Amino acid sequence: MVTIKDIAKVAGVSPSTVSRVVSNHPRISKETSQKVKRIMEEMGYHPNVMAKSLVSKTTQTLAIVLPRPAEELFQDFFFGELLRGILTQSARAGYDMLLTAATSPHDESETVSRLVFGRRVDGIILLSSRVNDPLIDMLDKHKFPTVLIGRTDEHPNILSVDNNNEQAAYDATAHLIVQGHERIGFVSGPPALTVARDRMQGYQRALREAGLPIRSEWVVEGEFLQQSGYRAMSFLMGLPERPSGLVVIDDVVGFGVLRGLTELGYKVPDDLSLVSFNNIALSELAQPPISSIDIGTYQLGYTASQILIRLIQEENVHQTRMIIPHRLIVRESSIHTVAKRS
Amino acid sequence: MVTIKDIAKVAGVSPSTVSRVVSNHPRISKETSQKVKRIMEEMGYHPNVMAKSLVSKTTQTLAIVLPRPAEELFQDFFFGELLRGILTQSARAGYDMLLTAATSPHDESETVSRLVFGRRVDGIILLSSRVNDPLIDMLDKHKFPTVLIGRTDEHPNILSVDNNNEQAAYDATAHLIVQGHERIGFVSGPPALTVARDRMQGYQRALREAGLPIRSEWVVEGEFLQQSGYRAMSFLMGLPERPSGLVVIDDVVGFGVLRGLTELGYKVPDDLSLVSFNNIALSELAQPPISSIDIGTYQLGYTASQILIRLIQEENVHQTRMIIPHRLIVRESSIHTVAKRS
DNA sequence: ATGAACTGTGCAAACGTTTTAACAAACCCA
DNA sequence: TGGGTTTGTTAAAACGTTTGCACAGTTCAT
Repeated sequence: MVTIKDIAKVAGVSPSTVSRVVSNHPRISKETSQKVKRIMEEMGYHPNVMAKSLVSKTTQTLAIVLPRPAEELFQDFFFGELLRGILTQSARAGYDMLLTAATSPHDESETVSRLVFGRRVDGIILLSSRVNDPLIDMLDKHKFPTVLIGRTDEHPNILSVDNNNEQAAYDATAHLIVQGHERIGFVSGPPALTVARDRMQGYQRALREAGLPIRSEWVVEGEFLQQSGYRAMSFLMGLPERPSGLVVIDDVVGFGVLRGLTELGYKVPDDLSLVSFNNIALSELAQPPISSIDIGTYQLGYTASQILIRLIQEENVHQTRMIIPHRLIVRESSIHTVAKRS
Repeated sequence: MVTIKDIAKVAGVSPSTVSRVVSNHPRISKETSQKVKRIMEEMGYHPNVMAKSLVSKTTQTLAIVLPRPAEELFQDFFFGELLRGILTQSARAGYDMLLTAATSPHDESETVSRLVFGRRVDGIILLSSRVNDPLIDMLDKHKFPTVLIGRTDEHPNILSVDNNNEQAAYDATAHLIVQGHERIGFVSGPPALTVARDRMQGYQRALREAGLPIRSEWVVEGEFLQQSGYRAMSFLMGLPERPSGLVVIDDVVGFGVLRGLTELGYKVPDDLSLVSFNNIALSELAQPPISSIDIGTYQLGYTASQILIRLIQEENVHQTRMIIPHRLIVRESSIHTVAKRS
């Protein structure tokens, strides 16, 4: 490996000069700079990242901490898009991305400690947003640059990027109400996740404002899994009084719902109208296409990376909570009026 | 930050002794070791990763290099599962994972050079497997620990993990043949990708061995996008003589195919039977569920990470090509006989 | 009893950078 | 002409580890 010293020797200058050439120091003469650059090119010099990090105390690296296995599938679909947003922005800003998936809670804090205190990364993007997360506690206490994709009430100083999930769920529900539905159910996710709580609130507010009944048997809590949607259907459709419209916490769950309904012999949207969340690419291709709240997944990731880097580079970042706008994409699963070809 | 010297001072030993305690050097006495460990615990010592890497010349980090944007969506679905396999194994082996997505070809070689020559990572997992890839050339020439998920003929020394895609396509096609189909088409991907070539070969071999016609108008090349499947249908179903069975290169494309057929008023599998590849979670939930070749996505990732780490740690690794078994998952899209509830 | 082998520890060099302080040379303004 | 400023460069310390070598003390076989 060719080092800064090798270059210096060949160029007949000191190592410090070479270092300054690399970092475009203003007080280097044109000639020296050109000569050194030429020699670096010729000899194929690449700075040793570790040595640089050691002295500069910055690694130009961020870490993404994935949620624990319980929420595993949750990732699988809109996760790719989120990642793409994060990677695009961080690459643009010259940061590398470290990806860590902890298997156990103990493991998780162990891993993050290693990254944080071992000075391996400059900042952390958290994807999990459980209520009362000890990991967030830890990062907050040490004032380590952190951004949360999601929401936390307990830590006002932690930067976060989120949707207005309450409003999004309100909008989804209101859309069904406008379509004439009066009996509207909700297939939710794990109540420990803030996103599930927020959406539940919005769902209830929409019903309340419209003067419609809030019936607890029409609310089913599950996971971010297809099976949850599938199972919810055998329950909901077995009720003496059934909902005619359904808000579903996630597109993948929506697919399960669709499958369940089909097997039970019901038609969407005729027997039950459907709106779900996240707008993954495949919702458009469901049979029928599923109406979904687009949460700006790519932008969520892009923005998270952006404000994290800003937090690292500038001292004072004032805005701590960023809201990415959502929008409802209406498809056949929630409108009766579309002519169906078949 | 508390360093090894701080610990040494408090424990009344030399820094070297502390270092040896950390690395469990055999010639450290029980008492010293225990005392030092206790103090480390108390003072919250975490080794500085950069300093360690600098002297040990190993970073305990691997990089995943994602394919360029053209293949972007290709990732999105089975990518999550692949990633999970890689992350699980590398975490288990004590390696961190760096994720990089290059935007341009120039960018790509630039980024990888930086990682490789800057000694930032110990090994690289390549996800793209284009024919004649300059990146693979470069890594091969420098003998940098690399494993390719996919296949390359030009570089016999590069480790690779792959499916037997030729056989998989053969199996998919043979399955349709067994179902009685004699006119079988193939919706393929970009011909620059080895995976598309391999599957094409297998498809053709199956037809040849069964004495069935290979008709070039029944083969459509596209991308790994839903739209490709959708478009392929308007073409194929507009032919004077149409296929009655179809092999599709990817589940997502299969979703597009399904959508296209539905819009055109055809029924699956009655009018056209379908088998595709990758077996993403949602293929089970398509309407009808799509028969798919499970390529062992998780294991593909897990194995890639495993042999890369072996290559890094041991000098001589003999086996250079690893084949992950596939299996056909038969669902309704390819069998007439299932009673349909509706 | 004596040298050999082993055990436990410390010193100091090394890894490849960045950066502070110092300094010589050139330039500028009166 | 001389002091001050600017420009271009360097020497050397520092970042936090690891590790080869040295060495003192202990154990062991003869």
